Amino acid sequence: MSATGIRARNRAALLEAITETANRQLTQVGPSELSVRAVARELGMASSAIYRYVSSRDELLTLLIVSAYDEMAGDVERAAARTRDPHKRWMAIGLGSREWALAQPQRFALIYGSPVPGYAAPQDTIGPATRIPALLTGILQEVGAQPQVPAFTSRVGRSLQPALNDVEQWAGLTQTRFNDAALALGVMAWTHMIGSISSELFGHRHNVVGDSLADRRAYYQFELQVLAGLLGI
Amino acid sequence: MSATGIRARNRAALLEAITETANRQLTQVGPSELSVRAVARELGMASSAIYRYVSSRDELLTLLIVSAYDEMAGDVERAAARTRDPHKRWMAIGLGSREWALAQPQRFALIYGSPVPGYAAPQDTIGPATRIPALLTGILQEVGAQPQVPAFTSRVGRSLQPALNDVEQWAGLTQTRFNDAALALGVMAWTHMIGSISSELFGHRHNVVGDSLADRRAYYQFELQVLAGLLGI
DNA sequence: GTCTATAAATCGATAGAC
DNA sequence: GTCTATCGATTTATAGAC
Repeated sequence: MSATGIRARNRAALLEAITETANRQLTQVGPSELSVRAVARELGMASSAIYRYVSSRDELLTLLIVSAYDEMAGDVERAAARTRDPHKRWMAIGLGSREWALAQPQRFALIYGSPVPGYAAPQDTIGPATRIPALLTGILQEVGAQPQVPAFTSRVGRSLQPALNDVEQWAGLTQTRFNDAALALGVMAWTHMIGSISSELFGHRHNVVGDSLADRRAYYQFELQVLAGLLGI
Repeated sequence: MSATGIRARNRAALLEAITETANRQLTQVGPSELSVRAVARELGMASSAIYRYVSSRDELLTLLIVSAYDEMAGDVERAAARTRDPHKRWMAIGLGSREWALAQPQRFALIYGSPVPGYAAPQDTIGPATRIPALLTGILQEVGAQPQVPAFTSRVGRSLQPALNDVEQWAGLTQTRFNDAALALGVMAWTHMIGSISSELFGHRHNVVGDSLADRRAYYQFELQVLAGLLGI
């Protein structure tokens, strides 16, 4: 193994230690107070040394964001892969997403919570961000979803079609094709999934749904069933 | 008017100036970097003087949170009051909530975004926070909502009932009464409303639904219609 | 590639004069 | 009730020795 190979391995190991430490600190301070210096301090490095690995606070954030998207998507993909039945896959994606979020609340908040002020996401984040939605798209395609939604035949439904151009474009890229109702409801289901997890995680549901873990899970599962009904899955 | 009266008026005026300035700064820095000193600086006060009005950073945050809940609820209540038709009231609540959020994104993020690390909400915030949900409860009661949801007859639906104890308790407090399905779907509709607004506002829907204001509004309106259908409104 | 030292700021909160 | 002054801490980022 060449010297550069060894260096590269050390470098990769240290980069991983940095993201681990940064993620640990995120449990205590929130993304916008994340400090490059504090990470270095905890690792026993000089504050200046860490800049050889991460050139700025924003780059550190990007690292954390990409790793969060990727690890969450990995977990969810594995959960979904355990069955081929479309309805069970849908439930596995929903429940798997929530489980990851409950286990890593600060990382979930990093990618789905309020934007970090002053931080502009680079292109690197959009690929990892679309992995879970792509799973949903796959299910819709598989079942050839043709949901019957009354709202779609109304004036509102017709005025909606131009709004879905982007979804159709994306569907084209991923070699899938559905009717507009399936597209719109798919986005709605995804929106609800993330919104409901956020609501539970961020404490907007205290005094509303029972606080026990079992109650909260039962309620979320109910929501997933309702959405499945809407999608005709 | 007594001296204390004059003082009280000055005090109230300055308190309002403080919240205004703090809200303005929130458009640039995010809740967790909000600085008491920076507010004082912008107002031309000494940093120590402001502590006569706001005893800590957390108290300033509470002030902002309560005012955000109250102003949003005020706007939405006024919008809802323009009609008595339940369906139109529902749409007015949904569209009014989104409009306020688009006009005041940082204040929406303050109350519905990721929690501010280290900040614990005092009791003062729960009253203002329930005003909009109370509007929804009112509509459900008015129409005597009896939605038929397949998921409710399933095993999941039955296991859900204990989770709704808190909602029923709250419904009791507000002199309302519904069946469990209406309660569960009401929470779901509220969850979706906030989640969808967050998704649009926080940029999680770029490259998905058309980026123009008209497209985004049309899509949101479609979602509201679907939810109305679920609720039987 | 890690270190010390440093620049130029920021912050929350308090003490005490007026 | 507003001011100055201060404490004790933080931060991003760079310069330059080794």
